[in-house]
Amino acid sequence: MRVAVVAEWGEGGRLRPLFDDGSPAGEAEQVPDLAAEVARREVAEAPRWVWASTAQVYPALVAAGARVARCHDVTLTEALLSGFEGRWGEPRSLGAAWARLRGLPVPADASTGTASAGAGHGARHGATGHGGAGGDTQSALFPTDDSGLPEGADPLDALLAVHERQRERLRAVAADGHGLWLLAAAESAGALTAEEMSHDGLPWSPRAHDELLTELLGPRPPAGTRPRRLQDLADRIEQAAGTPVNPDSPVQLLRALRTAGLPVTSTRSWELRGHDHPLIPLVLEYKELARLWGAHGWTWLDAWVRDGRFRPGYVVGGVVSGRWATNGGGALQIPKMIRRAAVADPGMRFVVADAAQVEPRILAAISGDVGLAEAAAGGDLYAGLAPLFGGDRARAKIALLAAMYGQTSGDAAQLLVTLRTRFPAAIGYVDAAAQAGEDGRIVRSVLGRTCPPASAGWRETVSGGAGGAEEVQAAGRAARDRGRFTRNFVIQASAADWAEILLVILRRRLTGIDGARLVFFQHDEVVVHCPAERAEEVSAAADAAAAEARRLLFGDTSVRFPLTTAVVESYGDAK
DNA sequence: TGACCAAGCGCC
DNA sequence: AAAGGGCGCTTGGTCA
Repeated sequence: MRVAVVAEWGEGGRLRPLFDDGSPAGEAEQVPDLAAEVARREVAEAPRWVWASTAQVYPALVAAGARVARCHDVTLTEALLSGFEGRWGEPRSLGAAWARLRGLPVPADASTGTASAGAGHGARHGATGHGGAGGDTQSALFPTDDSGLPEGADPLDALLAVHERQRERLRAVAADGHGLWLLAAAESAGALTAEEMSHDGLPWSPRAHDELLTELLGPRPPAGTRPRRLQDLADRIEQAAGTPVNPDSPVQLLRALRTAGLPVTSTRSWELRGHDHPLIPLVLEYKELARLWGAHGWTWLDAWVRDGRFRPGYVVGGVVSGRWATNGGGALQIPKMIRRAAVADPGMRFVVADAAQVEPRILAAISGDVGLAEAAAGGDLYAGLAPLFGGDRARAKIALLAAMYGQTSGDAAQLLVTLRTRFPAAIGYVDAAAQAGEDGRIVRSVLGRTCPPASAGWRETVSGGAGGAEEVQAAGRAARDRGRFTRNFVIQASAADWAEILLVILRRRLTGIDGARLVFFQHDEVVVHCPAERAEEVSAAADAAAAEARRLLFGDTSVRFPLTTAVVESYGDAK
């Protein structure tokens, strides 16, 4: 059973029961308190909730204590379907999908909010939309309507029509043997998970964070001045350079380095590391600490941590490969150094489960390469391959990464020859994906997430223009670039399929473990916050979820997807 | 002043 | 240890 929901902000909402195929199973009903009604029906009927957008509807429900197990997110599903059907990037809001059904002019998607608008310093504090205490409760509870529906269109009718059509389209895709229906369900559940994690937050100790910063940078400085340690380094850099220089300015820094006699062409750390000069260690240390201060210093702490929780915003499906993105707080780029500040509550632990070597395992499973699957049946895949490379595990790793990412420089090409003869199916799989990209065709993940098509501009470049030497060169480069992209896409996107399935299965399993909550998800790693005495149970649930995800994606493959699991009091202690 | 770009670096 | 693809975010710097 399904229930379609339209939230009418401040005035409850409207519901209508549906059959699984999307046809109505009862009359529409107006309810004064949407959260209460959702909570009641969730217990009584456990339906799949159908709504325009989880990101729009669910935060207010979660804030009101109404959590649900399953949903059908029309916007996310529309994105998956239109991508699969070769119309990648079409507006995917309910209004857009409805307009296409009706043959009406299709509205552009509403801007995705404050993500880019808030890039500046001052706006940062205002961008903490997710349930933060304080003055923006109003906007959190009553978001602007970005459904894209034209004036006068009935949102519930539109929702029903679009949902029913999406069910048909998913069935048609399934009939062709693709698992997009499963991905749509996982993506929808992923969106539920994302909002719940944003609401619950990652336990974060401002005190531990401050101590860490003070230890590395010196005490918190007055606004507008550098921390002591950083200022000290800046002074020594000027002294060593013999000229005034702001090390925060790549232009000035490059000029100073060259004046000092260093033949560098940029100020990138990896390039600087290749030179020997008294300035180099100072500059490298400055860069590292300046980044820490600028990106994850006290300003970040003030802006993103409230009541002992870091509450980032996640953007489900925000990356073309299906990885999530964030829209504030930089949750997916927390430096390892800073993770020490993520501290579990008293009596609680973090269970940090990290998928080991997912991408080569995905390659083994997706290509059905028997030899590689054998290597991936054990614990350390690269070690299993080492005998092929004179016992050198590191070379085995280089070879495999080169195969998945299209690297051709260095001795990668030579190593690839070995892989190609030994694992023809696996290498053939990624080579075919690369060829498809170079030809301007599309590729898909194991569950059917589809890469963007080649643009008209790309086709023009690749056709070689008038045929001058430079144009021919540009054509080859553009083709190879896209080949590398599609080569990587089939792996990265399939890994994202697997990880999202794992996440939502684990979410379901955790409902049976008292006090356990998902608090963080990062590409191939999940963090659960739970009572210490439940940690073993949670670890087992994560292992079970990984195995179940493998079965759902790859059936009876012999490839294993082991998790490296740590039970810790501080996130920084995991690995 | 705000919008936008580039350089650079954090994560996977 | 790095390479490769994918991102977000910061600062500096330019332009209107």
